[in-house]
Amino acid sequence: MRNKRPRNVTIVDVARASGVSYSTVSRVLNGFEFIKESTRQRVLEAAEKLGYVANLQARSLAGGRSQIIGLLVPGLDNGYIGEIIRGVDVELARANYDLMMYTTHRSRGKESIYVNAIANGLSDGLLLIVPLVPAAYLNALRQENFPYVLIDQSDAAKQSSVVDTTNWQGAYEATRYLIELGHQRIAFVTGLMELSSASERLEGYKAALGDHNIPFQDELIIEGDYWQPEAYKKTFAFLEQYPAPTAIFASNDLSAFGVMEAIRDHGLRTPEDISVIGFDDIPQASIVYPRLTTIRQPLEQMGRVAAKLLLEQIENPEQPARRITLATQLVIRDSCGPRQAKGGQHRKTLKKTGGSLLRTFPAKPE
Amino acid sequence: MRNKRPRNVTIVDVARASGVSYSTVSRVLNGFEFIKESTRQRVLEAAEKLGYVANLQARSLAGGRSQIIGLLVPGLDNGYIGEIIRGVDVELARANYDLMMYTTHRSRGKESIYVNAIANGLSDGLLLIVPLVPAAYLNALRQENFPYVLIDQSDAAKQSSVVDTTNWQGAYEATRYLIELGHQRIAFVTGLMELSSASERLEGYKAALGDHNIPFQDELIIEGDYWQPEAYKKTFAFLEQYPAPTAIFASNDLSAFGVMEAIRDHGLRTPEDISVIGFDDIPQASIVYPRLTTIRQPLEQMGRVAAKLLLEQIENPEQPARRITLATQLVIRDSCGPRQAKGGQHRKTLKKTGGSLLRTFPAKPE
DNA sequence: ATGAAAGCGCTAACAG
DNA sequence: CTGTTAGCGCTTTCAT
Repeated sequence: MRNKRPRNVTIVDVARASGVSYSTVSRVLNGFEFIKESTRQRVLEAAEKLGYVANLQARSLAGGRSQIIGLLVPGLDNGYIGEIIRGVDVELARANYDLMMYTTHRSRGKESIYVNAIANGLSDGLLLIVPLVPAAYLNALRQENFPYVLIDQSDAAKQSSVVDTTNWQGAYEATRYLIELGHQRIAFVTGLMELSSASERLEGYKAALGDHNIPFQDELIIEGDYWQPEAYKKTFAFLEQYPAPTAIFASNDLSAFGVMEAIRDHGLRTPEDISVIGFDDIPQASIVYPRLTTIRQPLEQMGRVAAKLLLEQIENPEQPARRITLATQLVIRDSCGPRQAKGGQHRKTLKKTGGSLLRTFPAKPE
Repeated sequence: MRNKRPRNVTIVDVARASGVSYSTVSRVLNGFEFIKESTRQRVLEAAEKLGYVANLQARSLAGGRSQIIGLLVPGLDNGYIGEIIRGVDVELARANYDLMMYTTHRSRGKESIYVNAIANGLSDGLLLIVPLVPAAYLNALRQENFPYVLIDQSDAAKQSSVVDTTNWQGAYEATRYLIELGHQRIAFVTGLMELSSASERLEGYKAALGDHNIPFQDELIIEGDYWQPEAYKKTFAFLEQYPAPTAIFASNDLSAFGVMEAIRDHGLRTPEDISVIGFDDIPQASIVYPRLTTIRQPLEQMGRVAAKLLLEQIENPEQPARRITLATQLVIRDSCGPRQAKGGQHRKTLKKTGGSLLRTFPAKPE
């Protein structure tokens, strides 16, 4: 077996080298209070000299912490998760935690999930990014009182710690922005409607229309799934069938790309003929041409906040579930223009981090 | 401590339930040969009924496998790593391995790396994606005879298993493609020159020029680092200073985006004024406008192959290091045109998976 | 074919 | 303050 590799230096070696019992070493290493300063020094030195590294498995087996956080993600292929993970990573690194990644699309069934995470007890806590069917295992997690945080997806039972963003308000703002540019016929590409973010965004869109006395039209709702190909297909079909809208609000940036593609393939231009606005502000949003005007979610920050929240929860298991909602903001780039634009006169790109309009808007009704 | 959570069902419970000793259970669970079929069944049933799940830490502590692969990545923010990881993930899932991710940019020093991975013995093997300074720890890994595979970065000592692509040939092909379109003055944006891929691509470019009797000009070499901002900055400066080339070959797609941006900000057009070709074919390449013509690296496949290779190595530690080089291919989209194009008449987009030209080219000199 | 027993490296009472 | 002693759950000899 692989264990035949040269024996690593253990707590026992350190104990021997520093002339104390190995439980003392353990105490020192764990920052126990009542240790004579001199022994502490001796132990620390020995550990350093021997190049001692804790064996996490043993530690965790023995009831300590594994210093590992499990991260459940659907996949890495949407430019969105990646940003969140960056934030998670930053915060975890700071607290000296490592990351165990579980991708969901491979799931051998709902069990596998909490089984992996809890049953084998490897991780001290779990971060769930956009879980599709959390209900299946949330109960299990809660029963075990296992620390976890949901990112960008709310728990119907409202009993989980959640980090999300102002989806409703963001969508409201996006829609209002388009309206203020003079648009009236504004199509809306939905996200995957099973996700809470998708319905919240749809509601925000509807609310903004309503507040500006624009009747909601069902025909203007294009059913997407948060992925580019679907948005492309559906939008293309839409443009064949109905008179073109002057603006399209896509529920996320990926969909917005699909929309722009469909517009282009229809011989139309963005933003001259049809304005397009997205949601998320993934890195690609400022790469595409024209640069995408969108509602920014502070992805990296979401990751950081979620990680911090989880760490707190691990530290203090009694702490009640919290929900932290971060603000979105409108980032104006080049993909939207006034309704009757004669071309080319759309707004100037704003600096990535600066280009936000912060305005008031009605509170989301509960 | 968190250990106070309800005791999980262990091998002992299963033993009790099936009326055998727990070492027998262990044997059954590990697919040991000499077990009476009837007991095997009994054990399996009991395990199933009780919902037994192996505790990986204990198993691994006791000398077994942890079923965890460590993945060392620089970060997730380039659209490139993500694709590779997808491939890794697929293969690992198949073999029932989990993924432990270490991001390098946070590195607390070179030690931390192999320390994390080996010293604490959590993982059964290590996948290193584009490590920047592998020399620092490769020795340690080799000495421990610890299974690892390098992805997209070669080992100067040539003693590691590595999975990479035909960088030289890819660059050669890209350059030749531009030459065949009539370009003569072709600028080249380098990658981060510490990486083997970067120098291989530069060499490929030079070779193609040479073979077509185009003198190599130092002034046409723009020093990049594989990142968009740098490419933008340097290209912009280049365009200020020198007469514009008719084509630019960027060492990776991200840089190509920067190049296109610089071209645009100079009031020029791609591909009408300047053709641009990239390398990698990251997902964004087909999203940008104009769609980027590029050399595709089979990223996902690289991940899969690397994972498989690693698994083999874990299975059979004696197996010598192998190097697997996957083929790149030219993917023609819209960012390149003939030299004197009068605009608009660039080539048609090819389907993503179909648009490749497979042609012969001289073998890379050793 | 299967049981008994010795750890793997560490934490956490329990005694001094 | 520090040493002693149980385990944590599992793999692996060594017997039988």
